Amino acid sequence: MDTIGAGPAPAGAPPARRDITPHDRPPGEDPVIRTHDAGALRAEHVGQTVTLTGWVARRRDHGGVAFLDLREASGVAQVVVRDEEVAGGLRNEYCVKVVGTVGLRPEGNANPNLPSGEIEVVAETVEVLSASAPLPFPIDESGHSAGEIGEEARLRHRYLDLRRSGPGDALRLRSKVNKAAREVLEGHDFVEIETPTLTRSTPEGARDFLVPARLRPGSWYALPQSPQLFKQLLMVAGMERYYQIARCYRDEDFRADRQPEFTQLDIEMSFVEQDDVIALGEQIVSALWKLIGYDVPTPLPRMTYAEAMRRFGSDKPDLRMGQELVECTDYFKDTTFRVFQAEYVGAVVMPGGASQPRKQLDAWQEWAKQRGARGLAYVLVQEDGELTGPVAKNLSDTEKAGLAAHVGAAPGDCIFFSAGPTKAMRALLGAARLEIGRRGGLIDESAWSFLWVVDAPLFEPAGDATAAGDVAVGSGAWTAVHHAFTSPKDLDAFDADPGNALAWAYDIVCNGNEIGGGSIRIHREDVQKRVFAIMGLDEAEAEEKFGFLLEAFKYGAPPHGGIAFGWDRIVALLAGVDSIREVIAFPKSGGGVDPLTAAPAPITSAQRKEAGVDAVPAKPAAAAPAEAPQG
RNA sequence: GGCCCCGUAGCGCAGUUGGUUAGCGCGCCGCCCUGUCACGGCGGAGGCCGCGGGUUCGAGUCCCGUCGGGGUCGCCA
Repeated sequence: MDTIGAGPAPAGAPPARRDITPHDRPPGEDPVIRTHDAGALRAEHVGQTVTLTGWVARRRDHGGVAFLDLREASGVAQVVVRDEEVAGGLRNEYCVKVVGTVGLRPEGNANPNLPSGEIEVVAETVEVLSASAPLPFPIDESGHSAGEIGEEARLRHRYLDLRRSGPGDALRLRSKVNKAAREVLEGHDFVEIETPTLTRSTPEGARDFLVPARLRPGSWYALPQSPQLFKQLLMVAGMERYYQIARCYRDEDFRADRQPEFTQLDIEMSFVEQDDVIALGEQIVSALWKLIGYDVPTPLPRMTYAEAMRRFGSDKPDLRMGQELVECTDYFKDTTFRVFQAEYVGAVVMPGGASQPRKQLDAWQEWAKQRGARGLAYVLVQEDGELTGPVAKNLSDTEKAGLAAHVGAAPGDCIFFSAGPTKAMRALLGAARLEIGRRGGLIDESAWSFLWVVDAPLFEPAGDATAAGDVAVGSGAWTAVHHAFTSPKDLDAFDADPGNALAWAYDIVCNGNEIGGGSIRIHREDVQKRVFAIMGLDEAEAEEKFGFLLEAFKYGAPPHGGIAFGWDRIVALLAGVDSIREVIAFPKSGGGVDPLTAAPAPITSAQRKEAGVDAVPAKPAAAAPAEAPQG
């Protein structure tokens, strides 16, 4: 296929979309809505009479001649309207149908910035299919109308926001991401299965969304926090390989990264070990990043949870930057400085940080306090090698002598220290490391860094919030890090030392984001019981909460494991956007409100009565154990 | 729930130490314009400065409260 002239790159022509119109329709008889995609028109179409439909993206009216940028999903084409009256009646975002002839643009008038820029469509008729009211915000992104539009306005008129190429393309990419994942999974004989969204509340994990059951007043459904239990049942059912692009619901407070309803690519497999799940995960991730032209180097590196915490103070380290945490506990083991007489002393270096003004150093203290720390000790390494700052005075000469070398600081750097309980201090330094990276531009934004974090602990002390360190271990003092069905690595001895037991659990991390995680599950009843015992769940409680699953496991449950990918975050990463709201068609804003529909909304008293919201459940006859409020 | 930031025209923003009639760009409306693609020219409309209270001779500006949005910590198996 040859092109005329040395026009725009031939790659600019998108493949023609499949025609939806049945081809057995008598030609020329029926009103054809459109014959061509506007964005696909090229020099090869010159001379053809075409019928286009789309939106008026922009109108340049010169009086006797007017130019319309006609936009639809395939792109933009310029339409020339010579009838002044027709052109004058058009406004931005009118939905129009244009019948006209494709012509080569006059010499010197081609637009190299437009894939269809060599041609234009000279209109014979322009029919307004639907007029548009004045717009609440500019849809056209080019030119001086451009500028960030407030998210509130965008979401309130999301249907207009999505007409813009950026937001619209994010959803189109999401569709491709879905397809790519399905292709990988279908290639391995996975079965796509839908699981219920009206299900039972399991008082574990996040807060449930609840739905009143009209037919059983006083009883409520819960929306699933994930299809976790169902996918394990499907393994018992012998489906062997399950997947679902599953909507999940958690009634938690908002975060930039969080929506009350969100999507996971949920996967579960029978007769597999950790390496099998990881291999599949890598295939999926490779297929996804291929969509944006990046070849993920597999196999991906793996790091143990312990190493990640030690070197990066995070279970999802961002490897696009250095500035690893440096352990200083031993270095200061004989120190007289009381602050550093702690279970853990660690440091992180801020390159060039010694020249920060006092005000900025104070700001770091505030930053640390906001994270629940007492502060963030610092030592400045002056250009002449002298150590200054309030902490330096408290250090002995020997301590000062080797300090810069020990932490890898150069003259001009700032060394931040934290001392105290290991876990909390590492977390603080890990956060400081990322903050240093952000402020100092140390993160290579063009890089993709993937890794698996493996060997996660099976349990963590319950109530392990701020007062980390030494926790009195008693019955019920432990809670599952991943979830209660995660298999211990050491099936024999895990309950001897719960705090150090490792799990067959794995997280995949991309650029400091946990984009997926999973585990090998327990399939043996006795192991499950021992895990529950450590969590302080007695048989009756376990029965109450997960009885149906435990029952299922009595019938030859296969060894199985799986993974769930955070689909919204993955698409956001691929799309290069900061917020997952950008890759959700109709996202909620803060407080769980949908700015478009204004949901949630009050209900009528009739609805209220019918739904049985206020029904008082009958007292259970048997003396049931006090139900956990909810977790 | 704690803390931080932001609410001024449809959109994006400016508005001095509190001081006449609150501005700018885009958009919108009208007129003009035959080769533009950020078209151009002339003219015009459009504001409860989020809301309530307070301080003051005087508040967009200062104080308190409140609502909405964003971020962050807690929380999120």
